[in-house]
Amino acid sequence: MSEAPPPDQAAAVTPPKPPMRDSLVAAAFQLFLERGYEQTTVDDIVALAGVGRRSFFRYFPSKEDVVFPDHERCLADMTEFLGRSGDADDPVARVCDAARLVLRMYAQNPTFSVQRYRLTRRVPGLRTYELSVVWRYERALAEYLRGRFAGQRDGTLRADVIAAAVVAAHNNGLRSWLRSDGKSDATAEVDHALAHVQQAFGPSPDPAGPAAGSTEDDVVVVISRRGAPMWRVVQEIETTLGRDPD
Amino acid sequence: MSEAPPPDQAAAVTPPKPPMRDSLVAAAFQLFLERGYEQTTVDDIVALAGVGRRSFFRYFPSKEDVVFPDHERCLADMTEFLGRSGDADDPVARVCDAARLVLRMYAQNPTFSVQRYRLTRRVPGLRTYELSVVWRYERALAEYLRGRFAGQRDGTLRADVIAAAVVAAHNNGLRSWLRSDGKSDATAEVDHALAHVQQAFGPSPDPAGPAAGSTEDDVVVVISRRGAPMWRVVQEIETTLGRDPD
DNA sequence: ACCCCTATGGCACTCAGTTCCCTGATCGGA
DNA sequence: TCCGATCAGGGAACTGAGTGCCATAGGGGT
Repeated sequence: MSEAPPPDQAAAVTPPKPPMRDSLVAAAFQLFLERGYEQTTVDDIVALAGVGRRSFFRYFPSKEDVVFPDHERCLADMTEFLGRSGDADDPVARVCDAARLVLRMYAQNPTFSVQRYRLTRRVPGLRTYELSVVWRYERALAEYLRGRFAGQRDGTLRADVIAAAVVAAHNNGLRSWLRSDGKSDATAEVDHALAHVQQAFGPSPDPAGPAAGSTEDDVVVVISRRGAPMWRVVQEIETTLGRDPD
Repeated sequence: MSEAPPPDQAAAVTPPKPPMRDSLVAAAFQLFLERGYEQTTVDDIVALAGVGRRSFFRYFPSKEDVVFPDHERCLADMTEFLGRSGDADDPVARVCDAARLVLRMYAQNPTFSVQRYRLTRRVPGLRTYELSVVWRYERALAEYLRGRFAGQRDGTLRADVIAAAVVAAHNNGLRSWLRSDGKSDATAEVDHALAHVQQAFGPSPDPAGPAAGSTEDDVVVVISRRGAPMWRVVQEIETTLGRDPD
């Protein structure tokens, strides 16, 4: 997909002729901000950037992609990050750290992120597109967790739920920061939100003793059909409590 | 966007089913299944249905909408369901029940749901569109929970996370059922999944009302601190089973 | 008979995205 | 030095989704 582009951008000094990709993003945002996303056609963008129309679609598969120029790279980073994690790590903590990678990307360009946030909030099409981007992050986290929980009872369910919760918490903190125009402490916001999730889904299968992670919120839930006989209910509870309940 | 023109379903009280809408859905799915979604143009659909092209977009704002003809109604049902819930209900149980509304819609047309599932899995555009639909459900749940958690510490965060977890669990169970071609027990799958979520996020303020909202499904949820002795757990269960006639 | 209202059909248009092909620059090897 | 191969980029033409505008048909109601 968008693998090819030159791996520069580390050079913060403005070159006289920035690569085409960057100039397209710059031109697009200039027009989006001054006349709106839907009121800007791709022809307008390429005209301002001084390049051919065909080149736009060489760098961005769709008009929406120009609004999220760095997510592809970030997703690759996250996948790589999760890929090189060992079995010793706490899986939940690991996916929380993976989520922080996304936050870091946003925090690297606060003004750009805030502008984009305002844009995506106003344009339904961009909101939908952002959802598909977020979904890919969530799937990456869920797939990782599914691997870590493989063989466990309800492993995939647990993986999906935790991934969704982590993403929701991250987005909650992130949006809170974006709404403050980048003035609040993004890291603190997201850390706080992720801590909430880790509290709900304690350090999953590991620590010895029931009071290892969150000492006070430790609850066990047992479910049974109401018609079941009492002995069946008790049996269910015993097996639940017996097998390393989490 | 999709507000103004079609007054057909805007009337919340049983509109006389427009036959054209149904025939468009039928024609569309016939073509989608026999030659694929992207290989079918809107002109193909209206030609098969024997109606004018313009009429298609009168009933469906986009080509994707014809694949999810009943979600708009279901979302309205969910909003209405959440709107008429009292302050006595456990909020988490309530949103779980709201999620079950969606499941019920899927379960009403198993073959249609399975066909659509296969379609959305194969076509990225439809997957994205489905994400936006699911997102609206999630927002409805989150808004409800935000209202219920108003004033609480981290209320909105908790609301967002629980809504995301409930949706993820619901989708996990739903997809499991869909993958079985509608042969497994959809209700049991989703109940199981939602129970997991309720386990993680116990009845927030008061554990006194077990299984408050679940009207039809014979399940009982019992909560106890993990450190409690066995006799205490059993006692809790007995009292729980003893009361709550429902 | 008239009018009004709604549903529908029929263009014609914009714009996103694709296909095909052309041009020019760069580079490696003989 | 030349040749050819590759490739980034430009450009025209095409497809198809979605929209605006207007004409028409049918059905009440008066």
